[in-house]
Amino acid sequence: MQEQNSEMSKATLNRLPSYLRYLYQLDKKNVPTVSSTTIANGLGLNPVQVRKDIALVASVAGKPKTGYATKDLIADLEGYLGYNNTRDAVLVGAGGLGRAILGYDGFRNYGLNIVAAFDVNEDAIGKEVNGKPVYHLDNLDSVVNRFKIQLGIICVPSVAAQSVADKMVKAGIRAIWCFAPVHLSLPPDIAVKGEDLAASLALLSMQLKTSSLSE
Amino acid sequence: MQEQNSEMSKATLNRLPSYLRYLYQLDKKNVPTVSSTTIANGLGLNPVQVRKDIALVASVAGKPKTGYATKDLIADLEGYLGYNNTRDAVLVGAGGLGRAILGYDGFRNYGLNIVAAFDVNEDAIGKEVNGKPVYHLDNLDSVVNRFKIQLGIICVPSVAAQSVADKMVKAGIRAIWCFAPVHLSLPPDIAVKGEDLAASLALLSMQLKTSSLSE
DNA sequence: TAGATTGTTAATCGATTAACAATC
DNA sequence: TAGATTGTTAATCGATTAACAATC
Repeated sequence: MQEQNSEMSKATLNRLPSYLRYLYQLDKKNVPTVSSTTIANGLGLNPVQVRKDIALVASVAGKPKTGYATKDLIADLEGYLGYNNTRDAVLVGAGGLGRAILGYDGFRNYGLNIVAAFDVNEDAIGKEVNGKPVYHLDNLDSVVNRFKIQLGIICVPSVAAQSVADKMVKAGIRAIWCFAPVHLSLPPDIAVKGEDLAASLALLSMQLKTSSLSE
Repeated sequence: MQEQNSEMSKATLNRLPSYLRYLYQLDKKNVPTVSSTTIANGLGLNPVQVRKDIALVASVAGKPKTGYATKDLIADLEGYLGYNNTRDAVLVGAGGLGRAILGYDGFRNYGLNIVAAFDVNEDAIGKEVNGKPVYHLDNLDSVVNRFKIQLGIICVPSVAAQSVADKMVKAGIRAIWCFAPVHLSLPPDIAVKGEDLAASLALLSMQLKTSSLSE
């Protein structure tokens, strides 16, 4: 469907979801069109940057004097970000955070579907969380293979994360989202996104000390 | 304690926690010294970049031929990132994700302490989660004031997020960590970090399609 | 000593912003 | 029409990488 052409930088890609969030709010208020300046002001960005980013994903050009059609822009962003076609994922670690993620139904809006969870804790195995079955970790390989799943989510304690990641890769997982605050050593062709929530909060907390920071 | 001088870019700041995670693992294996090349290879970065980043936070220079003392570097990074002095926070929204965050004891290692949670659901109010009390949202102002809390965490549904953020700001909160996937409109002097987990996963998922992406 | 590694200056690269013609 | 806004080229800015002398 959408193409990631050479013009799409990681910086731009990271801004696209924020545009979408902003546009959803405008659309809810039935604002039919929006200018790059409005978006830029709302998000604290430069209007030219917003226009350039939009130009990379919009299927229809903006109109001088009026701007962009809100709904069109939403549709283009959703399409580009892949929110329209579903991708399956598995989750390992049905503890507090794992269960919270399993319980969040909003992933569906982003084209994401967690089909099953895995754990080694007998208390969790065999039960369901939000309608999703929890299997023993030993079954990871067969489920991933059967459903050709490429996306894995790691919510296990830090000590177990590398071992779970290795199992995922061996099973055929190609991209890993890891909430354990550890560095994973994996083959270079596996995409890894570490989500060190505590470290993120600590960085935010640092901003309290010295309020301005060179972007 | 540590200073954020003008040389510290946001890009560098975001890399520091990953250095620390990597160093923890070396230290656990009792590796006494580490070179910038080793770190760079481990994390997929450029060695010069690592050296420059380290130069901004290290209190002691690296030694040619041997590199940096692992423990010294860990101490400097922890100090710079503020992991040594505790900062209090409050959390609003004791649902699935909120409870998971309340239940995570690792925040302590990052100098973060969630002192209380707030909700409007009578079933949650008056109980404790991981030893932390859950109060009615109406008490937010008094608790934040009494303990001079500057850091707030939002784990409520999207529709309630803006209203909770406004309440936080009115109470005196200066930095907000928001897990609801919405754009918050707040005064410019309030630091806001949105954590749109589903969007993050969707971005990772996109990488499955076209494996290489200009960094 | 020789060689690995640091710290730093200079060069490159990429992303952001400014300037401006086109146009609705 | 006049003016707001787009899309794009050129300029600026900042971050990354290369080059290299210093040194343990």
